[in-house]
Amino acid sequence: MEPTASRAPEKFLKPYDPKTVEPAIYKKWEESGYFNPDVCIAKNVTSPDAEPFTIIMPPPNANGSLHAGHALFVTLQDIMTRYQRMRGKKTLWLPGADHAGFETQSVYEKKLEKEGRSRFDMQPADLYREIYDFTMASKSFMEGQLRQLGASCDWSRQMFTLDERVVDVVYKTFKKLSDDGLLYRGSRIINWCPKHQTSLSNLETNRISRVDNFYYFQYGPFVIGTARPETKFGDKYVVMHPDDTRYAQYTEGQQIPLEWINGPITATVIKDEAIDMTFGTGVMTITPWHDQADFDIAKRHDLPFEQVIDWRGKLLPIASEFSGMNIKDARAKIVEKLKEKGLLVKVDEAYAHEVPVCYKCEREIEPQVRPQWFITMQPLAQNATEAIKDKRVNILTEQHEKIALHWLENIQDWNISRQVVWGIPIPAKLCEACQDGFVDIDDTQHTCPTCGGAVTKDPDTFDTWFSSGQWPFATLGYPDSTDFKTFYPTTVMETGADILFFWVTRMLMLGLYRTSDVPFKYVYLHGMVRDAKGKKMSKSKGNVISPIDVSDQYGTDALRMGLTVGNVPGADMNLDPKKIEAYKKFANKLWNITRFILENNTSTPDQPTALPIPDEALRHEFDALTADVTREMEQFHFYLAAEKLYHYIWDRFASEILEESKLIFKHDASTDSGQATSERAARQETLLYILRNSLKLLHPFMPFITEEIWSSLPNAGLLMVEHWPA
RNA sequence: GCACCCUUAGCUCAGUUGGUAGAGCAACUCAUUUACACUGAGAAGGUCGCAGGUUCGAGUCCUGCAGGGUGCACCA
Repeated sequence: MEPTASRAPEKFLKPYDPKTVEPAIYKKWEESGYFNPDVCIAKNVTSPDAEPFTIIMPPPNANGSLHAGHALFVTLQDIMTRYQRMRGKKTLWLPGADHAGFETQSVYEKKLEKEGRSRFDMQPADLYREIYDFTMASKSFMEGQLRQLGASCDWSRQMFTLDERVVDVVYKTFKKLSDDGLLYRGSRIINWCPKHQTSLSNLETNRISRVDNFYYFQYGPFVIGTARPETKFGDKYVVMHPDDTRYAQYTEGQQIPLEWINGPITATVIKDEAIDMTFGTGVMTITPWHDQADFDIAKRHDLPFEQVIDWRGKLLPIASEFSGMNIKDARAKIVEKLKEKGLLVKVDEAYAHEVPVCYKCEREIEPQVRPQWFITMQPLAQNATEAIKDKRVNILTEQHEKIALHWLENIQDWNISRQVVWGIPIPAKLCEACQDGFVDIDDTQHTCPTCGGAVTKDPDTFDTWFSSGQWPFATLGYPDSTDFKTFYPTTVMETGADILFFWVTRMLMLGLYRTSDVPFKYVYLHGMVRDAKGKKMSKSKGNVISPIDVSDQYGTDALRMGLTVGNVPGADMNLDPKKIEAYKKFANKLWNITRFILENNTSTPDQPTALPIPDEALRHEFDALTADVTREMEQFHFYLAAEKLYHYIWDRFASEILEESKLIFKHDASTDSGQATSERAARQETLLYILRNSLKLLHPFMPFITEEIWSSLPNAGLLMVEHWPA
């Protein structure tokens, strides 16, 4: 027997090359059908009465390519899916794609801008068609990228947020909310983006700090302060705190004639406790159409409303000579006029405050009053709060549980209508005479039930999160399908901590509302993927790391390990290409471990009587590792499980056990004693035992190389459906 | 203003219910036809933000403070 005679396949003589291996492996998996739990049952891989394990994939926005955050969720969810499948659970990972309403329309509008076009010059139907084609192309492109990242999701069950099944569920939820008195159409202050020409939810606005002028004007006997003189044309009510002794002489309802921007007016005194006596002069005039606080005061005192600024951010005829001017240009001119009239008292030039901006274009939000659909959230939020407190839903990161509860306790009504074409149309009719609307999901009502007048179809679409919020039960075919009965409530919701409010809490609320059950039992939130130095990735900074490029360069397995090890749930992580490179080396290490073991696997066909003596100590040590790794997996500590495997395989298995084994294999067969031969055979068995089981434990993390090595060992079948060592 | 998180080796971060601090990367010194240079060996590096408290014992629990970050909501 020649100890150096290689029994390792030719491929092991070269370094591991992920680029040629990975696509072929994915094809094998996909063709096997094992991503589908029904196939696993049919092929006897999973028992028909096995416990289900379900993850609904957060559907990526079908408007671009995958970013590092996508790679992270694919990695984490695929780790769980592959682990549970190997544990014998009836495992479903349901993929999807999101039309992502306003998000996608914004992306497309930018594209139009580059081409010198504008959506406002287009027929809505044409715009819809173009965005539809764009989205479908992006969608299929992204599906290819998800495959490259190794996602073992069941493509046969893939859903799109505009699929009929989803829209049907969304419409019924809308109807039910209406029937239950939780939906109303209200004229309230909304966040209006003058660029995008749509309302936005509070979550879709950001605040930026700014320093502006703060003006003090003489308003009859009062001095009022404002940062927005351009809104002041229609102000006829002057408000102060009822307890403010400085203004005790003025009484509620008192009429005061005074000179204002465009001539004499009569102001009315209002007393309201919302006034902060310490701010400015303690007196303000109100502009109910363009300010939430003013709106609330006006509602309390039943005061009239008047629009001053139009939907494009230009002044209306109420501004007389300033009419038609952009508010930004008008401000200085208005101040100038007030100054000429001797009404400007002083200017504070260092007024630091925060202004709300559109989270997409950063343009200043113009509060406007516009009739919109709102959901009364308190009752829904209360049920969600109880589910969290009762641990029917386990938010695995304690800090996010606190944040979620805090948000739910302070919830505000949700504006779910958007003035964008790209979305699910709101199934409602509007009556011009009544200035109201009503729900009509079957499109059967053609006159107003209140006044009998003519009605038109509501031109608005739903906030994309209203439909996304119903994703877990809508995708599973609520209420009657077998899938819904089998896989709902889902097991884990794994998604980004940044969409805790946008999505997770809303899924919880709407899931409880529609199905009377939680949509998921565990919530695993990951943080943001930052660059190597911890900076947020952005195109303008040029520090964006494309997971697809990283996968091309180092292999998907290395990328996945780099995204897993050291990534604590809920915390942001830094993605350093050097770290990925380290795991590429690890993949090669594993490759060479295999080569060594196969080269020395010349196990004694000429001595059939020599029984292998298992190396009990090594096996026990490995079994202890298995138990440890399994425990970490059960606790969602993937970062520890992966790290422990890495260290065992490199520092213990390769550096010590394999090195020590060289002494055993060195014996020349011609002079071997029987004992040496059986010792060698025993060691060979042990090494194979450790290798095979290491591959199993490592498979969820590094699925490609483990499957590839597995195929070179004397095994039948695919590693992805082997049983997890227990 | 309300809430949440963080502060541990040069850098990035782990550290499960309290039991005398760990990893990766970087840097340093060696080794060189080895399963693998996508390698190996070795050494170095920390009063765990500060101050109290609980405890036989605190990186870990409690209180306060300082610094950094995040979210939410107002401000005429």
